Amino acid sequence: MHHWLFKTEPHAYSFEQLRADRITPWTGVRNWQARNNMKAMEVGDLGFFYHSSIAQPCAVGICRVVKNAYPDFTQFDVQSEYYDATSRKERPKWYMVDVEYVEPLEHPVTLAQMRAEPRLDGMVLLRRGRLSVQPVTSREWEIVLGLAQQQ
DNA sequence: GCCAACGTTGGC
DNA sequence: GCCAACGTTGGC
Repeated sequence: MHHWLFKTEPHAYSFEQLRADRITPWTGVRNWQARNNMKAMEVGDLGFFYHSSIAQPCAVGICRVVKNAYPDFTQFDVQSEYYDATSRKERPKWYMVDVEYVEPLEHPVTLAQMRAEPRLDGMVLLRRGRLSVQPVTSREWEIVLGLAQQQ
């Protein structure tokens, strides 16, 4: 099993919303690296749910991949802000997975906390901040879970 | 709201 | 295929 991190602006889609929806398709990813990360996901993989673009950016919860990568329907929807006129149905450019609500972290783990933790030095979140769907190593996963249990 | 980082686009 | 210009993300 692999671990991941899903970044979202809570104004656009929050962990609370996922709790209400239970499952959501992770639409709108328009970055090749993030897309490739989703293609590498397998059903059952767990991810951190991360809230960005707020005063205290932080990981707030855990979610689970419940459907392997499949074409993101919003790329074909002219009404959608994610519409991509260059993508064709026979050969879709953009993929998404379905993620399911699992549970909140005991305490949110802020970006500042993660930066302050030397063992997380190599974390993609700290190195390539802009990538919206990221791999997390098993070691990093455990360390962040540990931080979530502190205060 | 600013702006650094960095991904993408397009001219050559 | 390089790289300058441009656009976007996201922390602060």
